[in-house]
Amino acid sequence: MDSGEPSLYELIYDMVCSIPEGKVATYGQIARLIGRPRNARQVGYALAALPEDHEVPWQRVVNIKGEISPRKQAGYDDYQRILLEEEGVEFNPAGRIYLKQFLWDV
DNA sequence: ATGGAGGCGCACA
DNA sequence: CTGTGCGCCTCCA
Repeated sequence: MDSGEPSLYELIYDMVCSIPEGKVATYGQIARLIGRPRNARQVGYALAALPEDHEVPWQRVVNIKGEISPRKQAGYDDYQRILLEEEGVEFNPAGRIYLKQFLWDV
């Protein structure tokens, strides 16, 4: 416990892993849940730094508008959408999720 | 220790 | 609803 403080990344990864299937969460929400409401940016940064062997459902993390953040690596953004659809998350014709219905209710 | 950068959020118009 | 500008904070070199 006090022998070592887990970095925000550790908290973020752990929190994202807690997102139930078929639900999505926003960066700000994750940041708030870990006690850092001002660190929404770090959440995105942490996900961007995710290793290849991660077990974090980063695909369930979207911005406050319910849209998938445009990543530098084209193709993954589309992959993210597919994963969510596989879980039962529905998308709007504009490519946005119905947060009101699929937002992780904590 | 300092500087730069980042998959954001919010207020305004 | 959308776009723009600014700020919060941490991490890496």
